[in-house]
Amino acid sequence: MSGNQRPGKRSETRRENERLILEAAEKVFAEAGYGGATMQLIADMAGLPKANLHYYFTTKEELYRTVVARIFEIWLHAAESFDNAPSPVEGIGAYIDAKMEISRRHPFGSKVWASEVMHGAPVIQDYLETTLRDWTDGRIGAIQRWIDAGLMDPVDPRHLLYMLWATTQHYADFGHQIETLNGGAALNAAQWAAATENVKSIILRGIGAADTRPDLAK
Amino acid sequence: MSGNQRPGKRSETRRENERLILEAAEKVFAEAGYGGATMQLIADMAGLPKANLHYYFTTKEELYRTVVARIFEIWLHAAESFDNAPSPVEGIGAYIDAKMEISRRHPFGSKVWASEVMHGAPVIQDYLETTLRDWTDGRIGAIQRWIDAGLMDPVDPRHLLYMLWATTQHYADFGHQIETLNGGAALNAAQWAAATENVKSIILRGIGAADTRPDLAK
DNA sequence: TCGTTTTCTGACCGTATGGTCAAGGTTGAG
DNA sequence: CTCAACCTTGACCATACGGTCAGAAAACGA
Repeated sequence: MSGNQRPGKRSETRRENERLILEAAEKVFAEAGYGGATMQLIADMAGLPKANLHYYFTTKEELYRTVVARIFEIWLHAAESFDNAPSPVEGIGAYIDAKMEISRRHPFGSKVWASEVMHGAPVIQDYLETTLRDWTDGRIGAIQRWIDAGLMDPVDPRHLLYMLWATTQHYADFGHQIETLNGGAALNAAQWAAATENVKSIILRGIGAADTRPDLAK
Repeated sequence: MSGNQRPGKRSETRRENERLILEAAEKVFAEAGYGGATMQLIADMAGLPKANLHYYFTTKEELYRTVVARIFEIWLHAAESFDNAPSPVEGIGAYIDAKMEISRRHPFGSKVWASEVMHGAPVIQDYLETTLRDWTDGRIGAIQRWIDAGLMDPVDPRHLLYMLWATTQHYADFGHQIETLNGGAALNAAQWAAATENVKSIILRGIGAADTRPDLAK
């Protein structure tokens, strides 16, 4: 893991600085929006001079595009949970688990994505029309096959997907509201688990894929 | 309804201009975010000179606060659907209907609200901590009573509320994404009805409040 | 008609922002 | 050691933004 073929300080520095900048940028874009974010704010949060940001990312828009692209990668990766699942309980259940985990661990990224879409997707419109549409069509096919096999009720697969996105991403995008209603404290591990179970339970039962009634184990 | 005590051109003009400005502001704030919105943009969209905006609303922030407050009013009004319902099917069903209708008719307002919350609710934090918290606690009590009466499964009322908000508001906040996946066209009346029925069907069945399986009537 | 209040608006101002640049520092291969 | 490639950064610039203001215009009550 160490020693041989040492990374070289050059590329090492570059990697590290890009990481610092992207991390800071994700947070600032999420909290202030694209228009409200300033390069100075991102620079301060990254602990670098503003001019240094422009060395690694020529323009604010390029930095933003990079941030959004990274999020989309994580998104797509989680989608794999859906594949090769024999039944909706496993496939959709795993997908909900994965997306809730993302909402918990990448709340800033989720907000940046939401903001981007809400503002008409000026930067990622092509992603929506190609990658996302293809992915969606594929999953719709999978769900339809489950329906045809009698493994779940005949719901509209497309709207089911929207519901999965909405319910899971809500915990990131509206995290502040949830936190406020939780007495000002962020959800703890147990509360996250309860939220996940709740989403899974209601949706899986709602589509007729699970007969288990929620038990009262608290 | 007409004639007597005529409005007077003064106050009439004021009302009309405030309406124009607030309408334009809601749209611009929704599409560009608070930071990305400019008074000039709002002025152009309202068809008024920029200086005129500052005559009716002293600062950008005051204009923004007014926009957000109006949205919150609509929100609370819809909440009345919840009250005086004898069962979850009627109460929650009506609430979903009302919130879907709001998503359809006030997509900009919904986006402004989402944006505001995502950015940490700098302007409406007090609303969250007072009005919204009280309202939420009240509804949680109502749901708990339904559970105790055996009218639905023992799900966590709080997370059920989050799910209702998430699923319904998703159709406004992520409307652009949905539109793109719909082949670039906005949902038509039938599609909105289908979406609403889908949300109601899955959630009501998911909480054990309805036994009706979705029929195949298309 | 006159005087007062309200509405309108072009021109203007200070500031903050995204972006540039030139000069200097650091690294590492030959 | 040398030199080229890479990295760092304070100072600077043009622009765009929120907000101001003085004075014109319109709307009223008497």
